[in-house]
Formats: sequence, C-alpha cells, structure tokens
Amino acid sequence: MEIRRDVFQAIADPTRRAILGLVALHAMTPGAIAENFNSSRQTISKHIQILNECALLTQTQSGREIYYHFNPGKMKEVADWLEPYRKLWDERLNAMDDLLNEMQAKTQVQKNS
Amino acid sequence: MEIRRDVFQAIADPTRRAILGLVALHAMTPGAIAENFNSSRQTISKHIQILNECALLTQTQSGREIYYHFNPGKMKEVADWLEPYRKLWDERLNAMDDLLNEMQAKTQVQKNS
DNA sequence: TTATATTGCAGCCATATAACTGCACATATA
DNA sequence: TATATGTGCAGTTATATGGCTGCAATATAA
Repeated sequence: MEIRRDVFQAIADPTRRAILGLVALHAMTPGAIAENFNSSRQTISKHIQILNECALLTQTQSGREIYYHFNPGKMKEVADWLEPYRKLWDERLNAMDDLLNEMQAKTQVQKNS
Repeated sequence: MEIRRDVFQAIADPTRRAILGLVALHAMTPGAIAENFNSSRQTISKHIQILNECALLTQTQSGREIYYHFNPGKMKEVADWLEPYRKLWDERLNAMDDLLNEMQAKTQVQKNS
C-alpha cells in the first residue's frame, strides 16, 4: 500500500461525499460544516483537509474564519473517467446500437439470400 | 470505521479501476485478468471478488473457468451521484447561467433607473 | 488413474484509515 | 488586557486494506 490522495480515494468516504454536497451549495467554514454531522469537529476538519489536498475544495480566509469552496473542475475528473463507460448503460445509445445491429442483420440476410 | 462494500469504495483502488477497464471490453477469466498486472494472481482475485460483491462484475461459469462480466448498471450509480454537480462545470450550462444573470442584471438596471 | 490447470479461501503482515482527545495559535469580543 | 471563538495539528487507538503464501477443490488433459 502507498499513500494515495486522489479524487477517487477522496469520494470513497460517505462523510466526505456529504461534505461535498453541502459545500457545493455555498462556501462554508469548518465549524458550520461540522454542525451537520455527529462526528467531532476535528474529525470533520480532517475530512475537509483530505478534500482540500486533492483539490476538490479550495479555501479563502476571512479573519479567523476559513471558507471552503467546492471545485467543480476536479470533480469533472471523475466524470471524464466515467465517460467511456456511459455508452454501456445509456438507453438512448443502446437503442442506437440495436438499430445498427438490426441494419447489419438485414444486410447479412441479403448477403445470405 | 465499518465495513463498506459500495461502488465508491470499489473504484477507489487504481488496480480495480484497471480491472474494470479490461473487463468492460470483454468478459475475462481471473487468470487472464491477472496476467495484466504485476501482483499475484490471488491478490488480483481478491480485487475481482470485491468488484463482484458490489455487483460491478457478474460471473458465468464454463467448466472450471469463470468469466467475469462488466455490469454497466452499477457503474451508472456513480454517474447518477455525479449528475447534480455536472452543471457546476459544464461550460454550455455555465454559458446559459451567464446569459440568465445578464438578463437579470439588465432588469435590475431598469428597476434602478 | 495420474498429473496439470483454474480458481477460491484462509491466514499472515505492514500500513492506511477514521475516529477520538488534548493542545497551540490566531483573531474577535468584553 | 483578559476571555471567548475558530481553526489546525499532534498523538493515540481500533479496524480496514492490500499485499503475500499455502492449500484445498474441481475440471481438464495425459
């Protein structure tokens, strides 16, 4: 094993996914984020740090408060990885495949006749 | 911590993502899959088991060989989770947002004048 | 039958993970 | 100035993870 701090590792944890869901609505401070969970503030802070390290979050300081912002561009990396698989479940594309197969089958029949 | 065996956990590991990439092309046996990696066959087998447990893979037996198939429907769960975030990075949708904001700004000016 | 191949399972080990607590530091506020 | 608040960091602990090896079970081949 080695230390991995990538997007896939980050979103593997359900608490971190929930944090992303919150921060995506509007930037929040660690304290405000932690109020939404049963875990201790420090525990949530650690999750935020992990999300921050892999650039899913960015931060802006305002006095002693730190606002964490959602970074959509990083999330897109997951979507990009997922994209090639999309055609395998997309019904619209499957319907098009079916159509193409049907046309090809018809051609086969013509060839065989 | 508790045992989690969900799709997000499964795709967190780079080896497992690579396995998915292979099997998505065509169903494969554990032995054939393992040939593509430096890890031991048993280690790869364990990864396959994890992917199988969370239904990212399905299996069909043929004599003593077991073919593992990619299950796109399960992968779609990730895409569905990702979907609400899409508008945050999609340029086309951002352009539409900009247009709407512009129209609203124009209305503001009219109100203020 | 005997040997070989394919696979899964059990057990071990080092390290990563996710939770906790305590504390230090900087910034507001009384 | 003294106190309260917001935050991060260090250290501890229990458990999960990912790698390995050895072995058993089944199916094919010689």
